[in-house]
Amino acid sequence: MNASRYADGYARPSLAADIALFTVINGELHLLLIERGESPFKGHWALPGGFVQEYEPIADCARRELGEETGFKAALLEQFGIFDQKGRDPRGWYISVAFMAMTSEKDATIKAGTDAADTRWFPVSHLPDRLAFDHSEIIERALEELGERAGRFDQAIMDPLFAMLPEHFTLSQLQEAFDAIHAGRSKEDKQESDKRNFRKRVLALPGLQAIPGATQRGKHRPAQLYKYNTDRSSG
Amino acid sequence: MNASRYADGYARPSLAADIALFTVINGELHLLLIERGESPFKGHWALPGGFVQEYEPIADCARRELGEETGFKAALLEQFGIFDQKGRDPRGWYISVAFMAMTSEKDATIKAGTDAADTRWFPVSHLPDRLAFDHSEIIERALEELGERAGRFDQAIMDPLFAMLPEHFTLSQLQEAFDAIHAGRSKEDKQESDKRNFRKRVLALPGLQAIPGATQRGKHRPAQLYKYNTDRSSG
DNA sequence: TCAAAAGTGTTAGAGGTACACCCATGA
DNA sequence: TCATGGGTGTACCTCTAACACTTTTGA
Repeated sequence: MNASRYADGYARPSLAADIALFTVINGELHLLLIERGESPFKGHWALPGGFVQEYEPIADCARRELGEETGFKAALLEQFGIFDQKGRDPRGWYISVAFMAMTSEKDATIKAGTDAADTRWFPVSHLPDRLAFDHSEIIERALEELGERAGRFDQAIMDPLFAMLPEHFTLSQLQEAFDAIHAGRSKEDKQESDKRNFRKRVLALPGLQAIPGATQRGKHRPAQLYKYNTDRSSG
Repeated sequence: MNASRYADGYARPSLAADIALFTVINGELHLLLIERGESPFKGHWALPGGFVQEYEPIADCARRELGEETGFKAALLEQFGIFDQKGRDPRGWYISVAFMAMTSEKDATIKAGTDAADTRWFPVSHLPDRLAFDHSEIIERALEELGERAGRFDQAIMDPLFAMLPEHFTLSQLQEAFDAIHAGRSKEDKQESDKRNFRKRVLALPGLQAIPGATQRGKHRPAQLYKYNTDRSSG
């Protein structure tokens, strides 16, 4: 199609970064999608993303596009695949490098970007039916990756996980967020992790500290509040 | 430089696949390099690789280029990184997707490709000083990846590892090959894995079978010969 | 007094790691 | 008989997973 061909005989693909941005809302894992305002796939939901600029490292591109299109800054940005199947984009030879990212709901000043008609968080258990391009496939891979990393308390997961919670939080809140990520499924059929084992593991993390005397009250026994120091050197 | 710019305002990078192809020779890990016959970096050693063709999946490109340039078919081909730092290629905006692969020495019908002046196996402990482009960096990453996968008996490592050995082999030969890969260092300072533990793990693999009555003699106690069935369904 | 969530230890099994001696052969 | 590599088993430690009851509060 409109791929370039040069004197040297080599064609060049269009190269984009697409980002699966996750957060936890009400104990359920959510994914950010934008509604495309332009062809192709106008009116379909798609992952945020965009084309790489000349000489721009692709990871920088992902971070930039995420900011431009949605206003979010990612607390984690990990490349997990290259999507290059022929026919994935009707415009021609378009290759996409996929990233996953997490953010805190409270940073959520969603803005409609230039080519987005709407931007919205979807629970991953109820994503729209028809997504643009091969984005269903990308999302599936992203969920696998996320669940796998969560299972091993990957640093790249834990940091943004803490960032998603209030500054002071209870261990139950932390576990709820973790379970949402780990299962990547609906609230209903998610498999809960063992409370005692979870606490054992998480309390062994450097940076997690109880706040003496601080508790959160409710119609039950008060819960100890904790905070997390991203700055590992202070631990 | 000569990157393309279109009516849509987006530039397109040149996209290549580079392959770090490994084998074990005399118990030492070797890497295949080609001497560049053309500018840039004429006369420097480089990883085999080449540009992706229109609509060609990048993994197919890697396999194709490896065959064209060196005559090898890879028994493993795993993508492990994208190299896109500005300035990595003096010709302009060139991005490279890096793969690692392993092959059996006995498939080694090295041929000089069109743009290669020479092709040669180098022990990874004695690579040439000045490599083309950012290939030193790519190789470093490839070695890390290789060692990590070997450490967990990754299927993608074990299959080609067996392919590198004669059809019938002793467990010592297998361990020697494994150690070479795992350490990725010179024969001298490599850390040997424990013989008994190695045998325990490796004998637990499906597909590895002792050949009754077959032994390899030498100036020592005869060694039991084994074979490996890649076809897992027969196990 | 009841409902709701907080908090708390122990045990069994699996897997990994460390470790040393005898065996069969050829020279 | 010696040098060479082949072959073998056990013990400890760590990590993981399974599992149930008491406590404190608000309604």
